[in-house]
Amino acid sequence: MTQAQTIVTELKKRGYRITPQREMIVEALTRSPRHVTAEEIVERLREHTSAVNIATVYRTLELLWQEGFARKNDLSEGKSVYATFQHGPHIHLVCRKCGRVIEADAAVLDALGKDLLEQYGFQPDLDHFSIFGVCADCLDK
Amino acid sequence: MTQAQTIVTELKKRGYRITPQREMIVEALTRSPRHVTAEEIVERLREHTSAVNIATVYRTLELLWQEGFARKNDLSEGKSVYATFQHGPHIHLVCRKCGRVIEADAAVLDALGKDLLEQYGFQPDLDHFSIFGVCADCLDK
DNA sequence: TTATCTATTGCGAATAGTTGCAATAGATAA
DNA sequence: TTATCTATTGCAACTATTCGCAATAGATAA
Ligand SMILES: [Mn+2]
Ligand SMILES: [Mn+2]
Ligand SMILES: [Zn+2]
Ligand SMILES: [Zn+2]
Repeated sequence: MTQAQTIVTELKKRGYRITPQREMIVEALTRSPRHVTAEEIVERLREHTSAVNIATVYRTLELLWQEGFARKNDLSEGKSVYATFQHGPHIHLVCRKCGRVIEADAAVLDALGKDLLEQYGFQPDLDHFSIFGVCADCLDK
Repeated sequence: MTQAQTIVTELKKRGYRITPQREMIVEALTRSPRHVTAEEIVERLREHTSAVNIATVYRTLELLWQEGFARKNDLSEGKSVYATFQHGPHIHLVCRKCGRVIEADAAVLDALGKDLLEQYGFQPDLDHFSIFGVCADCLDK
């Protein structure tokens, strides 16, 4: 069973309806090794199938995010990027001075994840995380 | 010297021009103990002075953020919120299921800050941070 | 003071993302 | 199969945020 099928099956189990639109969006998202924007998903679907409305794409991505099947990240590029689990885990260090994005090991967040769960009962999404700050180059100036 | 004056003076030192708009926006932001949206800043300025264009407010908030004088946060409320240092430090745990926002001690991030600096030379902005995940109540269900 | 240079502003248009609503179509049970 | 219920979709309108550009006005040096 592909990852897309796994997600779709689980969505149905949770009471959501399975529509061709949702199947296509999940398929496009899981197929992508990189982050994609909502607009990129629409473009990819247009290549092979009938178009899906951008509002539906946003709603589906939001659903996948809420249900824990997609990650949503702000990389300071003007639009949000989405990915599933075949991408990562890792974190993105985003420089607020120069915009550079450094990919870092998600292991630096292991202790934090444990602390938040123990102290606040909160289970954070840390396997594809963005942290803003200032990069080494910009610190030198 | 008020916090607003300190920020404005430092901006000038860094080569930025001091305009009445910037002074008013910094003033409004530092006066607010809570987070504010760009729209709220415009409203406050309208009460007492001549209006400042919303685009200028966004540009100034972006500048303050880039220069390290303001924090910008996504609390999943549909718009970004901004604050200066008189607010915090603390972090916000945002539940992606119910939207609840839990305020937590920023000390849980101390080790992370040190790690990122040592391992990547990256200085993260951690004193007013948002982390998405699932809250204790929603985990129970 | 005045002239010069150019960063900043306001405005309107553009882009990103959300929402209300009527039409459509999954899911379920008869 | 068919009928029923209502979740989901497409569309258009709307909100949030960004951007190009011409006009304005800080800063600096004469
Ligand atoms: Mn990534
Ligand atoms: Mn706060
Ligand atoms: Zn940088
Ligand atoms: Zn919750």
